[in-house]
Amino acid sequence: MKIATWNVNSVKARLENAVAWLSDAKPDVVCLQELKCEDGAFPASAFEELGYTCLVHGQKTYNGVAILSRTRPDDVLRGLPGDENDQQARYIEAVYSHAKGTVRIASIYLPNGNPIGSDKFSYKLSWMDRLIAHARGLLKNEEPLVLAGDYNVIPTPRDAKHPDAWQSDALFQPGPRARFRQLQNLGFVDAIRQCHGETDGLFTFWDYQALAWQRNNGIRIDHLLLSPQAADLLADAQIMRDVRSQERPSDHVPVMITLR
DNA sequence: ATGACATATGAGATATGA
Repeated sequence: MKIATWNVNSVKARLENAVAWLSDAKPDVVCLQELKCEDGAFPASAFEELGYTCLVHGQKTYNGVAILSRTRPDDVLRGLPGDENDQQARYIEAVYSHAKGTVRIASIYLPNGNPIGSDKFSYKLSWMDRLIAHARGLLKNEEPLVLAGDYNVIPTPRDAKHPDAWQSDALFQPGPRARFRQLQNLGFVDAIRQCHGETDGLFTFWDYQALAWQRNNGIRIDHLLLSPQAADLLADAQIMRDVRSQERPSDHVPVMITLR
């Protein structure tokens, strides 16, 4: 079973790219982020023609997450619990069947948090606290669980080409990095590190500006965190770098894992 | 130090992103 996550930076602007990549990579489940459209404007039919069912939690202009799947979702949850006043569409979760049982999968678009010290930064921290609390509850199910998405966190200096350049950025601050560690330390495995060790140069995002892609000036902020029961099934994890060379690409590329 | 690049909205310039 192949499970991918991809921040598409507008699903409508990226529709051709997405159809091309799905036709090539053929994942069973795909978590999308930054749809930048409401549910009614989501281009579901293009994905349905490829055999996918679409689960969408959209929002006008900003945010928006979805899960595309070959099988039907069950036990769907829209929105991250813990704050009924939170209107931002950044979380959707569902259960999917696979060859040897079921797997619960979440598509996550964690707040960016810039600039440091702003309301956006404190929102990022509180959102991460809510994610940790929700994940702690889910782990009690002792089931295969994959928390996949754009975390907007550079976990370690190894996860940036130029870590010094990110010292004053919300993506690399001690607070968000500590919370990302706390989440992992509940018992989650970082799929890319599990399969590739502490290798340098593993990036999932390259800015559109200043020839970042051509210079491989990237960061690793798109992650798949696996519960112990999901980690037991992990066979492979790959960053789909080539997607960054598409015409009119997203600034993020897909990350895809294979579960036995 | 600044802006560079891209997207949405909406019809020019601004907000957001990372």
